[in-house]
Amino acid sequence: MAITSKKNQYALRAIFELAKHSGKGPTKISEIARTQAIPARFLEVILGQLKGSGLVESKRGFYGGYYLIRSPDEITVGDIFRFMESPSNGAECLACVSKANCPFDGNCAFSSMWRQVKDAIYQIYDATTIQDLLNHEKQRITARTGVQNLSGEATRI
Amino acid sequence: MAITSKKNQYALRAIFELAKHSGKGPTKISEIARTQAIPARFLEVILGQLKGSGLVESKRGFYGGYYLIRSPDEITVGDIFRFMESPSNGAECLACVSKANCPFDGNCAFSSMWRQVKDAIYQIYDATTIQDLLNHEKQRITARTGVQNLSGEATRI
DNA sequence: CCTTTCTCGACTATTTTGGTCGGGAAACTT
DNA sequence: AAGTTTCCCGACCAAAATAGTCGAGAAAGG
Repeated sequence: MAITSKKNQYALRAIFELAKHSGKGPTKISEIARTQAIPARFLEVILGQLKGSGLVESKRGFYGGYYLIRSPDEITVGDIFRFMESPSNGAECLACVSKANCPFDGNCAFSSMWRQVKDAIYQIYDATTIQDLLNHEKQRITARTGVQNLSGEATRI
Repeated sequence: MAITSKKNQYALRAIFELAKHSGKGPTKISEIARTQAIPARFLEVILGQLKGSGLVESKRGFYGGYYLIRSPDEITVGDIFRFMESPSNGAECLACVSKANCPFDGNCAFSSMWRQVKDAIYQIYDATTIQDLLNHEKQRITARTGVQNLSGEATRI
């Protein structure tokens, strides 16, 4: 029903937030939780898991927190979601893509369609880097400024 | 996590089964349940709902059952899933596609990606007719026959 | 009127999701 | 060394969604 779970979205937003601070030292769970509107205690769990992905690392103590170990343009949304949905972390996707989930051993009239769908989804995820998302954010803000001008506010040159 | 729910898959398979018998009068729930490996009592519920979609109709009594009211090449997978996921039947899809599900009012760095994904999925669903699936089934059987030949069985000419 | 099949609403069970909690362990400060 | 501050870990819990069941009734036809 849902494109993805809240947990996956939290994972993505957390990494997105880390990317904003990329190269500036660790970011605390509490800060990520605040700016991305994620329950802090739950985020702990998620980031803990994400350490297994090789995308993030952490440090304890006063100046501790989480940080990325690749640059934002070398991390794709697909990297994140593939890890979050890997068999060790959760169940394989439903539908006859895999033999196990098909009453006809994955050899049914629908399996080709399910595969197409899964491929189409991951084609987008794999083509979207965290840097792309940062750029979207930037554009979004610029666009909003433009709108505000039209609505009558003056801009200092 | 899952591409779609079991219920949606059951709905699709049920209509697929009806399509096989298209034009040959009604098919009983019990038969669909058997050939498509769906719990009969649950299928009752699903087909009951599907009547609201304008795709199927039913008849009671000994010669009763369900039947399609459009031809299989005029029904797409999209028609079925869009109906099954319509607000009256279930919740709107998660992720920032709609304002309601986004902590930042649908105006976030991710919304564009979520929309792309949703569109990509439905592009496939809408392009796949039930007739297409019937054709896949046919090809699948032919292919299997071919394989059986290769494995040593003789074919009568 | 008898059988068969759909019909309807309520009801239940199971799984997944979305979280919480308490206490411990590293890191840095003073 | 003591004290903060942060991550770390495993268990635990609650709510929602999903998957499925049940009993009684109502049309259709023989």
